[in-house]
Amino acid sequence: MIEQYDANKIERKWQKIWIDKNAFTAKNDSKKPKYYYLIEFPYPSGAGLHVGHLRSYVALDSMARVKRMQGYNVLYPIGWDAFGLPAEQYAIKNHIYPADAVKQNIATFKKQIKTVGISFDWDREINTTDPEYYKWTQWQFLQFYKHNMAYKDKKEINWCPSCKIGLSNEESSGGVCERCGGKVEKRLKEQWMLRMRDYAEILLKGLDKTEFIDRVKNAQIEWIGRSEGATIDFSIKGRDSKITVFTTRPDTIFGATFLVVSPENKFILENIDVVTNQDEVKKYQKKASEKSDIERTDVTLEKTGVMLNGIVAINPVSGKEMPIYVGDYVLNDYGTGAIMAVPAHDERDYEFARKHDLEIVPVIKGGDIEKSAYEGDGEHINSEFLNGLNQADAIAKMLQYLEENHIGGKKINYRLQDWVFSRQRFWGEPIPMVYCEKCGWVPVPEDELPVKLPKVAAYEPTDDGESPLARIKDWVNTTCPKCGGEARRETDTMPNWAGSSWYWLRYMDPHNKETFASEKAMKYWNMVDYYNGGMEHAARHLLYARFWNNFLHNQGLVPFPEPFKKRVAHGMILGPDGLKMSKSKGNVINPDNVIKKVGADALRCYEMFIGDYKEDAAWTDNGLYGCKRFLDKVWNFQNKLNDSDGYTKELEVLINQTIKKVTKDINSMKYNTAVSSLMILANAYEKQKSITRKDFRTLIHLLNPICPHITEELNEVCKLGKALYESEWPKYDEKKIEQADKNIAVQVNGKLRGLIVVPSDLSENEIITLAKEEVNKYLLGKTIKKTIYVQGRIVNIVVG
RNA sequence: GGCCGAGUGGCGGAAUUGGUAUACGCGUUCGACUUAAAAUCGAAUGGGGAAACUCGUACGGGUUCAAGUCCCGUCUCGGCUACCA
Repeated sequence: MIEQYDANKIERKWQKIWIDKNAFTAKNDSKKPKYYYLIEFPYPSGAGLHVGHLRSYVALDSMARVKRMQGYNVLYPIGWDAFGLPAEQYAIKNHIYPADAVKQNIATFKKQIKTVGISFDWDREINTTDPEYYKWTQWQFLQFYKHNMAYKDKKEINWCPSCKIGLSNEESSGGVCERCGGKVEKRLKEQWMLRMRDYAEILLKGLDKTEFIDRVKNAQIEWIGRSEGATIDFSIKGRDSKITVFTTRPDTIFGATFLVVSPENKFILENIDVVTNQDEVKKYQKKASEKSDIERTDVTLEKTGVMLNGIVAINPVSGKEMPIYVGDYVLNDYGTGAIMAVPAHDERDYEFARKHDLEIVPVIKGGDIEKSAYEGDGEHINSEFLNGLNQADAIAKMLQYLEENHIGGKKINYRLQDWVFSRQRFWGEPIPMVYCEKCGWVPVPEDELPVKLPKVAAYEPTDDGESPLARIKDWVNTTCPKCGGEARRETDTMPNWAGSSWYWLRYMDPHNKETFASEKAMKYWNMVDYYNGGMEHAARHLLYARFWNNFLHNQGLVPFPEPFKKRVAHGMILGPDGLKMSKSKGNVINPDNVIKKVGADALRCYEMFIGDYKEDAAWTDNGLYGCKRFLDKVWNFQNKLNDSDGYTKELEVLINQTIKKVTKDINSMKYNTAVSSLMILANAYEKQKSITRKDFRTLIHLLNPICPHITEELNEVCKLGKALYESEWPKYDEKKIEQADKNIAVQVNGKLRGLIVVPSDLSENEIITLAKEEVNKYLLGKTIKKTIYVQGRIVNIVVG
């Protein structure tokens, strides 16, 4: 009589054994080949662990477990990304200190993750809010500063009046605050910036060193936004001033009939003295600044603008005079903040020209004036020395002309902006800088790091836009590290992207007190082999992380430029209603309840079986129970064991096939078909009167990476051998994969008409003869034109 | 508007990469066990048709002995991004 399957009891037992035996501890001095799996470390929110988190943890867990059994030294770590707004807001709401809130939340997450039996190396657990960790985040910031990669700039920032915080472009895309969804305003503020733009080309080229999945790679390319074009200088009639424009089509310059500058362009201020309609212009500028980004970038809105009266530009190629407009459809942050308008071939310029009754000169033959002819490649017209040329030749010739005449030249422009690195909040890494009236900005000496956050009662954000730290005089007032005089600390903190921009390095050597990670450890572990994350982080986090790593590499601090070899993305788990899980919709599945009901193994199995890992999938309890039933079936195989050696003859082929398939599927993220093939194998066992111990051991061994607890227990209870986690991963015999008898489909004119079963050593001719007999009635009175035989699969007889 | 995905039974999804479409799971129906139900086990399950057959992978064409898979065009849905010059 076998014991009943008590999932919770078994799971607790094995989780303890793994910890006690250090089963999943990675070693920094191993002779084994290394493999580094990384999941995006979670944000320990108050809501607790989500079944969506688990999907990726289990997926990489199954890979990591297979790799260990295949003899690799596997690093599969976890930590906590705990700075930033959600933790701060949670703390404010619950009237607790953020660090305490974080501590609580981490404890909850940790407890939950442990009940799932993920094979994380807990000895390497890290926490971005631990001073021992953020000491190095600060230290690395100082390296940016020392290499002139960090600078302070008065910048118009996106200000969220509701969250009382400055937001990066990335966090306020569409003019809406990412956190609260409210409207974003503009404010001018001195901010620390990192020169990420300087790394645009490196970040683009670096992608060649990676194997990111295409959609992730594309997100990176799009975000960097490289475009080849030219700058052209337009002089101002009668003044020592100019407007430089960026264009991807310098060859259309003969069709440029006016210029448009952005409302923020400093050209306006420099020339405002000769502008005769100053009031109108200033009014327009003010109105534009009050517009939110969402209004500003709404394509459907009319293109507005006012002319700068009393001032004209000269087309440097044709010599023609051109009016200059201020228009907010031109963005100050992109290119030079000024464009030459070619209304015949650009929709936006066309709309603007029609509205202001401006000249429209076509310069490309066959171009549709109503549409952008930039897509086509017509012959140039009305373009003097470019007439008759195609696009490529005309661009080349124009670039040459611009360079020879010193009025411009080739220019590569990037959409990527420098990184706004300041936040006016409490719960972040203090930026380790001190301001002294005499010496200016002075970095905190490295041996004084970390600059710790003070323990205070009030950390709510303020209305004046200053960080809450600014009110804590004891903390703010300090001495200048350079001259010893009175000085003030920087009160802005780092964005929550900072701590996650280098955490994979700390995992390699998490307890190092001398440095953020030793060179030896970094050389050993090297690039992360497999990085899993959501698509929502495929642009920003990944870009910041790559930028940071590339920078450290360039300073000789990290041995490899690119941090991640492979970046994959998982799909979301949706609620039973097919919608994204959310508290307000009440469709959230709590993993704790699931585990209580059916156990962690069934949960893990279902998360892998639910569908294609890369795609979203909706949760169903019935699907979960299906997986539970499968595990019950496996459990009951204990009753079927016989005393024979080796594999059961009838099962041998299928077992070998299954070893091959499961190994391949887990390694290529096809977890759903891996589970399915194990179900098929179990169904075959079920049909046997009895099975051998080896049959059973192979099944549970293959199932172990996905359902590690029940399989270890069965292995132990049935005395099948060493613990599975200490055993070598099963190998298959290629010779045994081929079936003795083969099913061959017989088609007539491509339609399935019969099926024959043949021994695998039968010759092609014999098979064709059998096939013809099988479908004889379809051949009567017809002539056979052709017979196609596909090895071991199909015979297709073509008749006329 | 741009880029990237996707479209297969009642449902989640398979399909050796051009070779037996719908594996596996769910659901449903029938049967066994039971006083009964649950659980479990067995059988059936794309549509039409009594059957022979026939129609079927969003839609319309094409290539091929053979198309869910390749090519051309169209539609729908999802994601990212967006006045990027």
